[in-house]
Amino acid sequence: MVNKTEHIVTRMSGEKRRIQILEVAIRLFAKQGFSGTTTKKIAQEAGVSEAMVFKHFANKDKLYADIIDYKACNHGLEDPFAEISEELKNKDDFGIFYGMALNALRHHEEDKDFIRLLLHSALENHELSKTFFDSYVSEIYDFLSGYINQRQKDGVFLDVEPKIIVRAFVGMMIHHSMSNTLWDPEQKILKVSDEQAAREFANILLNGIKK
Amino acid sequence: MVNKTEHIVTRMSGEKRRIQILEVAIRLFAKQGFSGTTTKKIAQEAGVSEAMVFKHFANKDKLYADIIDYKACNHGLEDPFAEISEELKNKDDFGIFYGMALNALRHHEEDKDFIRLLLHSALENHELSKTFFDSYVSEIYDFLSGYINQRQKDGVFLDVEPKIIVRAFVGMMIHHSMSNTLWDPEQKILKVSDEQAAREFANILLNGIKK
DNA sequence: TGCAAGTTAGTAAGCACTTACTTACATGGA
DNA sequence: TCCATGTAAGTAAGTGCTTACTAACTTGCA
Repeated sequence: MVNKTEHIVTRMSGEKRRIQILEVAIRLFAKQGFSGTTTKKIAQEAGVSEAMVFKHFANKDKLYADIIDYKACNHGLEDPFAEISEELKNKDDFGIFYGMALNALRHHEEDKDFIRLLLHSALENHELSKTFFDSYVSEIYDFLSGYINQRQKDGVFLDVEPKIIVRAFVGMMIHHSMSNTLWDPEQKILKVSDEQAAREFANILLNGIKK
Repeated sequence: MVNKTEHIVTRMSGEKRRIQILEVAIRLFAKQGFSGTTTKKIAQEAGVSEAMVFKHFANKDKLYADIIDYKACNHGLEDPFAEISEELKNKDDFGIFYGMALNALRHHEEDKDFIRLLLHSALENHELSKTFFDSYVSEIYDFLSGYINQRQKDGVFLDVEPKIIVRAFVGMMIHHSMSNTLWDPEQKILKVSDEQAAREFANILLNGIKK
């Protein structure tokens, strides 16, 4: 007979197990997409039987929906402007754009899974990307284009459609993060610190639109 | 009995059918990814039995590989600098950047499937994205950063790492195309012509880096 | 009439999901 | 301190359906 102490039985509380399965699923969905990930594989990686997955989540779609909630709580709803409130008061243009860029790049680097999940979601027409887009991306667009518009009235920025400027700026950051996550993770083409990237992107943009 | 003339039998030549199946597969892979697309569905949409798919392509992976070849021939290997040779000779900075941007945006718009296919491929770690990246993207990086480097020596551009500048510029275009393809196909946030987008992107970048 | 285009009717393996069962453990009364 | 017991964590072994893929056959056309 096998001594019980040899075989470590890890029996978790329901809530803990739920979150563990959720996080395994996030990792796998990020890596292989929704339809590329089987519930069996999720169970295996979580170290439980497949039935446990369905005890915690009614079905695979519900598991996906719960991931959205989980991620939205942990990431989407942080205020992206909280850290640049001082710069905003002072109309410190570089501080604002640098701060936003650095913040975004750091977040993306910390949570590459989230980027992949978002992309999978967008490609598969799931809800996550729509939710994220409506509640987060468009907020950034509104805020930044509002600020740019104000600075145009101040006579500091050139009169270019503000949303085009935002698109250019967001594009620099997103594409940089995506390059580092998807196409060139070893950064063979370009290897720079987040600080330098943020600084140069902010400089290029602000030089590009200042009068 | 059904009159045969009523029922149009479309019996294609082998090569025609092959390409038809291939193009259906491209559309479906682009829409739903590799593992999200069944061979049955491909056959249905092509209007043949599933067995026909396997008569033309040894297996699903081979079908995917052949799509890569097909797409690489049709798209990847076009010379992206052919259309701006005149501007290059004259060192017409705006002409060059505007031309490249407009060319890219137009291509992306024409072939949204290709963007989606590339993204799916990158997310699923298939070969297409690596091939495309190595043979096409890095060529653009080399070329553009070479040109920027030259203009820096001419004393016209600021001394910023050229590849960061390229990343910023490519980011504007890719992100704009991706926004219009993935997140905001109805262009609620921003609706501009390719010409205007290309013009503003080129302006922002060139203002941003000129001395 | 030969041969390529096309189909029908499979196969085994894999899929999401379920049922019916077992095991670990906190709790409270003796 | 002990041990009975209810409950929640956990499993084995399926279900019916779908998947990629095949073999053996039929049909239309040069």
